[in-house]
This record gives sequence, structure tokens and C-alpha cells, in this order.
Amino acid sequence: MDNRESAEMYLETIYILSKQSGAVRKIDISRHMGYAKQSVTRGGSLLEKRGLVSVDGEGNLLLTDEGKREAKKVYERHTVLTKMFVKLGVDEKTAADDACRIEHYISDKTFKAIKKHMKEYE
Amino acid sequence: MDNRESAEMYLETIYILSKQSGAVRKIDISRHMGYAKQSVTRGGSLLEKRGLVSVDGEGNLLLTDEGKREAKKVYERHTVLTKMFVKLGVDEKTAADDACRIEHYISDKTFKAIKKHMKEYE
DNA sequence: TATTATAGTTAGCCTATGCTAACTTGTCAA
DNA sequence: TTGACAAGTTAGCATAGGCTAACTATAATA
Repeated sequence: MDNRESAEMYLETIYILSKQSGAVRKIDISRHMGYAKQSVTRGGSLLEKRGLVSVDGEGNLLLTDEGKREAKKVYERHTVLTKMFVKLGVDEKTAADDACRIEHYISDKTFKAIKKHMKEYE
Repeated sequence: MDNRESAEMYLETIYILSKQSGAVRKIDISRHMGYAKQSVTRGGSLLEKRGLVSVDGEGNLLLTDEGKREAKKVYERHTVLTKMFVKLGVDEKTAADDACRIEHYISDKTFKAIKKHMKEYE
């Protein structure tokens, strides 16, 4: 959880699942990410320790304000990058896969520039 | 050396240094990458094991054909991505830094699309 | 009630890849 | 010849973050 990628993928997944269903159990995350549930136990508690996630009475994971801010940020990168790649002629699936890897490594500055550029095309 | 990033950074560094000076010693790589020389000893031998690098009589690292192909591929991504970000209004340094992180994670398909797009602007 | 399935936890393994410590070699200057 | 520095190596530590094994607890079913 030091490296951005793993934590951000957890946050993004929790964000997406919670939009679909409200409460997010660890087992749902585990299925969605293709990880063993034990990995999610650890992942979740590391996010909790960092104040990005909290656990409710039923054991569901909830994004804290900070966690949600992070998650939204990653998710936005995901959607904007995907759109950009599609606009360049890449198929949806490949575009989304690439976006999903790259979204963690783009600086705010560069992302801002990409976003501005994409807005001009809408 | 499993993850693409580390191996690709070594290859790219060797490629760049060898364009400048021909023979590339491990200590040069270590300085260029900011790694301890011991790390380069291991990194180099892992690349050797994978057939991407060979060692000459003086201990210099040489890219094999396959290693050079890989290195050029990464280097091209680096330059094209940097150009793209600069074109979008990002400063040189940030653009290069971002390119350097992202270059390892872009699929061939997506990179091809980016490259084509950039060519149309030249 | 007894059984089974599901969700979750704890403990500990494994790999990649950085690091430091401590050593060997070879070269060059005093 | 000796001493010192530079390049490399070997050995082993640390961390992140997957994994499996084995356990508990609860709920649903026979």
C-alpha cells in the first residue's frame, strides 16, 4: 500500500461497487478484483489504517471522505483516459485496460492537460 | 524482473548510455539510475539470464538483439509520450517524468494509435 | 439437531527488488 | 612495495502484496 497502484485499485473498486449496491463486503471486492478474500482482509485493514476506509457494524467497507476523494480521482482518470484512447481509435476493451494501468502513474499536471484537451472535443 | 518496469528501465538506461559512450559499466548504470551498484549486479545478471544482455571481457553490459529491440521500444514510447504531453501544454520535465512512468504500461495497440496521432501533427 | 455453505480472520509462504555490510581485484601514485 | 581508491561480487535484510492453509462464526437447510 505504499506503491499507489494497489491501494488505488482497492479504492476505485469500492467506489464502483458502492455506486452499484451501497454496502460493499470484502467478498464482493475479492470477486471483483479476482483476489483471494484474505488479501482483501489485509488490503482493507491497511486502507483503514490510512484513514481511507472505515468498517460499519456489518463489516462493510465504506470510503471515508478522503478515501472517496481519492477514489473519485482515480475513477475520473480511468474514464477520461479511456475516452482519449477510444478517440484515438483504440477499441473499448483495450482502451479501458490501458487506462486502468496508467491511471495510477499520471501526474496531476499531465492529467489536467489531458482533461482540458478532451473537453475541447466534446 | 517480472514486473515490466524494473527490467525495462535497466534496458532503456543501458541503451541510452551506450549511445553516449559505447561500453556501459555497471557503475555507470548504477549512477544513472541512482541505485546501489549491488542492485545493478543483480539486475544485470537477471537480464543476462533472460537473454536481454550479455557481458563482454571487461565486464561491460551489452544489449543482445532482443534486448536492444526491447530497449528501443521503451525508448520510443518515452520520446513519443513526452512529445504528446508537451503538445498538450505540459512542461518538459513533468512530461518526461510522466512518460517515464507510463511507458511500461501502455499496450502496443494503444501506443500505435498515439504514435499515429502524433505523426499527423508533424 | 446436525450439516453445510458463506464470510471473514490469522498465520505464514513466496517473489521482486530495493538496500547495507563486507569482501576481492586491479590500477595507480608515493 | 605499499596504500588507497574504484569496480564488482556475495550474502543477507526489508517491504509490498499477492497466495494457501486452517480456523471461527453465523445462517440456512436436511
